Amino acid sequence: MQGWESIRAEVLSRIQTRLWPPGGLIPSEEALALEFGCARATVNRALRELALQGVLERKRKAGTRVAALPIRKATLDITVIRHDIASRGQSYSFHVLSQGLSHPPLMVAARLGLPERILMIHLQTLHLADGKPYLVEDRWLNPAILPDPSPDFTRQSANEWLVANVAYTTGDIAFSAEPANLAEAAALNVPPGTALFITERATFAGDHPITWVRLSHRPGYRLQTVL
Amino acid sequence: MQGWESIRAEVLSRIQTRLWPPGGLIPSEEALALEFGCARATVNRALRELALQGVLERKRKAGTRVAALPIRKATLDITVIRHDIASRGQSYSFHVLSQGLSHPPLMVAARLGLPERILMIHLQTLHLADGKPYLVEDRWLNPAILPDPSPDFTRQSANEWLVANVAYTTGDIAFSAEPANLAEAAALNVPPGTALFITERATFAGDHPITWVRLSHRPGYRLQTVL
DNA sequence: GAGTGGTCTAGACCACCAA
DNA sequence: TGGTGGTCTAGACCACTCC
Repeated sequence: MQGWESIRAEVLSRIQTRLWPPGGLIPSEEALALEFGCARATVNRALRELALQGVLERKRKAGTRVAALPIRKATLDITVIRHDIASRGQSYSFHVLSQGLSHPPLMVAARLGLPERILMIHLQTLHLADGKPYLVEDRWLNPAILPDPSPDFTRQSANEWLVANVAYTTGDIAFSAEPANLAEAAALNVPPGTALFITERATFAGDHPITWVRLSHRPGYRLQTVL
Repeated sequence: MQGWESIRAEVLSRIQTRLWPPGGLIPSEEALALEFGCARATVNRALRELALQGVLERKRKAGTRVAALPIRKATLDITVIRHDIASRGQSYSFHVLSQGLSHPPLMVAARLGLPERILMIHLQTLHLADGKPYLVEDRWLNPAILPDPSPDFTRQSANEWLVANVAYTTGDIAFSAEPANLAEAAALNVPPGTALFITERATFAGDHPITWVRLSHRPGYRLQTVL
């Protein structure tokens, strides 16, 4: 093995064997470049990667330390719902439950930084995998970002229209567990109060609020990833 | 603004304005380096970053394309429980509910790739924030990795002993929502069936199984991050 | 075969910040 | 104020893969 990956592996190995203990200072990039017989840029690439991963902590002048309490970073892939279902080999379909213009709940307006009294597009959509309920989408859209006339969300889901037509740059996402309310229970065909996995996301293009969405997943849903 | 970050910003801007549409090919690194008046390595750094983020798709010879269906990557920080609580300004404490040697459930053994009939250390711990139940930890430990005599997990939590003494390299993590079982309900002081946010994690050092743990969070827990 | 991204080099300048 | 990481350059070779 060669290249910066071999250096990353060697550094990780020295950390695991406690040759470089947690909290300890490791040699400078220059020293390591000399030891490994490579350019400093190559060492930099390896150490930068490990710092991103949370294994190392780097500061100018202070040097590079092994993280005392490593903060592992897990990465989750946020995909289009259709892809999520299709990649499991199931057929995808969706059904718009309701659609209209109304005032958003206080929480939604607050999350998007919009006045409470604004009128937003409210969409409730059921997504199905192999014809069975997969998740309920409760979405509030900022009408200011839509073209005139507004797209037909019964043909192309709002989810996909947005990724195709609004290249968003920022947002935040939250996961939680909540009991199914009456609407969710009816849509997913489960008893009210059933534990549901909830994804909530607010999306902005720059400072411009785009949409807020809440996804209520069917029971048994798992969000998985590797560390 | 200068440097590779300005190039990343410019590329992002061209994507958002549809100058470079989704699925479209963008100029080669060499061409962009010429246009921006910088070295190819600088362009490479910017494009590589965007590819990691899921905005671009890169292939040798084929060139660089704007991702047609962008797969956004959310990163979650996996911390030590004590830190999680302390960073919210609350005081941390924990209490071992039960401790012993027994045969793991089939699912735990399977996840770790261990035979079902092996004896593992089984620990149930309640973690508290400001003296109130915060989460229940249900952990199975591979005894093979423990020193003799075994550490006293009533003094230092298994969670922290592991990060301090076993530098693990791999693992997987899953999030779900489940109704509280009787033990969880009693520990967290909530009615059975309450929707709980569950984190399950399997940890390995190389191919060597270390531990499997299930964290049942108190109601209202949210896992949040920015995109 | 040829064009692209992936990586490496040797050198350089700079920003930061602990001593 | 000196040492460290952060970044950039100009050039080079290679691996991959589409044509």
